[in-house]
Amino acid sequence: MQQFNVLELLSQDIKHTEVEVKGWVRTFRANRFIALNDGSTLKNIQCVVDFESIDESLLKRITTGAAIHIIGDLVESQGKGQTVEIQVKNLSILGDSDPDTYPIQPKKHSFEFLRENAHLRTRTNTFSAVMRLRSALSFAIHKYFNDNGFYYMHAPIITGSDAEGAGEMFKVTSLDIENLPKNGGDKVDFSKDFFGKETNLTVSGQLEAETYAMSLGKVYTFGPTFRAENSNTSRHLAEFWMIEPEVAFMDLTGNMDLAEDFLKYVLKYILENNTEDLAFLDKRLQDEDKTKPQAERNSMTLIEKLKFVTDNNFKRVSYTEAIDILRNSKPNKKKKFQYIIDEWGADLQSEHERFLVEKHFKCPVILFDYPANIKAFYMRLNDDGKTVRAMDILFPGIGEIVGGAQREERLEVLKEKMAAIDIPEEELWWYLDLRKFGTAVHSGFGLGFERLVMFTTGMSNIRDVIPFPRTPQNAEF
RNA sequence: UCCUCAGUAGCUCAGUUGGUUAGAGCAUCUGACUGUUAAUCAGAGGGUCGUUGGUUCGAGCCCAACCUGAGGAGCCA
Repeated sequence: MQQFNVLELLSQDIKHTEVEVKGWVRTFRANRFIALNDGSTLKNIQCVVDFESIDESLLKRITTGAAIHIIGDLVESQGKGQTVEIQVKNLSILGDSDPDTYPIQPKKHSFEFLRENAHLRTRTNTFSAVMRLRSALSFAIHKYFNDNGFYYMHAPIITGSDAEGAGEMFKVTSLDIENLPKNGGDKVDFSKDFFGKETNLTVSGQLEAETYAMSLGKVYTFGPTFRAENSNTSRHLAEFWMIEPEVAFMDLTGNMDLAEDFLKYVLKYILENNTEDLAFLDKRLQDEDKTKPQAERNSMTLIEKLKFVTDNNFKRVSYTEAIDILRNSKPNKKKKFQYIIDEWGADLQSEHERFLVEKHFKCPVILFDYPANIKAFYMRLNDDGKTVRAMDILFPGIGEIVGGAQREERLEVLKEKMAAIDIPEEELWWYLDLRKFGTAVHSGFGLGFERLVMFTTGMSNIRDVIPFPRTPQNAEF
């Protein structure tokens, strides 16, 4: 007798043999049919018990959520819903689940409710499918970079610089916050702190990744990042995972090529390798669509949307061209936009990105060559002196999924830009060293992993694609 | 942080212009049935209507503040 997981039981030709399986009860129907799931696949295996020969007290313990151990014969099913099933010969309860208090019922729950039960929500079809896809996406990302000669670099989580310029940071300290050492006046004396200086959780591994690109050539980071912004939206988290490739001797065009090739690869990987979970989420989304008014429904199914990205070239448009398109657009002329575009230099709002992606081009869009003053200090200044070699990739439904740039490799220009926004050179001495010793054109981008998971799974709230979401006022679990 | 909407049974929701004892489905429990597919049938239990205060003869419903959640905006990935 051999122990199998559900995936193996359903996919291998092992009929008429005695098998052993362990899992959790999803439903128990008619005192006879157990739908057993062990997470190996979306599907359940049906286990048929002969209730007349089983002790009634044991039968009562077969409840939704209970962990059980089954020994029986794998046979062809007499019913219609499945091809094989297990005729149970021996059943034991490994862990009871009190039906009175177990929150997950065999019915539709709201995502809000399941979020409050995040430790149990992966026992539902939707969340198990989402999290298996998240795992597969993560693997595909490593595979892509590995296959293409990139080295995986672990950027530090605790950072000593507060000049990464990507938003509010979480402070890291081992000081007694009830009794902070003071530096003469009211200022905290961080020289007494663990690191002897002020430290924070990283908001980006990019600057560190650049140092590795300038020695190992092609590198990427894939790790957690932290932003203490008080953002309350369905697209932001305080703790999220970011992928940041950084490549020496690559310009902005190469950067766009890389990002596009990369995105197409990982989506293709999921389309080819995760058909079952994807088909389930596709159907879930279609069912949800049916409950919505016609105007709010998706024009494409989830799978169609993914294929559309893998099969079409992203539209590449300069910021200047985009402004022209927006200025002459209907919603701009009819003053339907909340923010009217009238001159070059304006920052694009969500509504403008949405218009370009969803209405005008109807495909993923790469915007590049942004005005220097609305982008970060480290981006390569163009010869026109007013734009930088930055690029954002915009996806339908979720907006900005990638933000990247060719980095400013000229020491003097970089120093000037840092001075202009009051970043002291001492703060980033090591970053400036890269420009002193063997500087070269290099580029990279950042991709929010959860936004990619959202796009791939069709989930509309970012809190539902990460195991335990951290958002303002919420760090349960 | 700002704007909008919501909070009624374990879950998902209904609750009329303010009116007497707040309902349904699912879940749970009891019983029946037994090749079911979120099984079916009969019955039962289950509520401080988010919190506090106010208006009123009377508030689930009206008003105020606060709490929580969602959607949108800003910030961004």
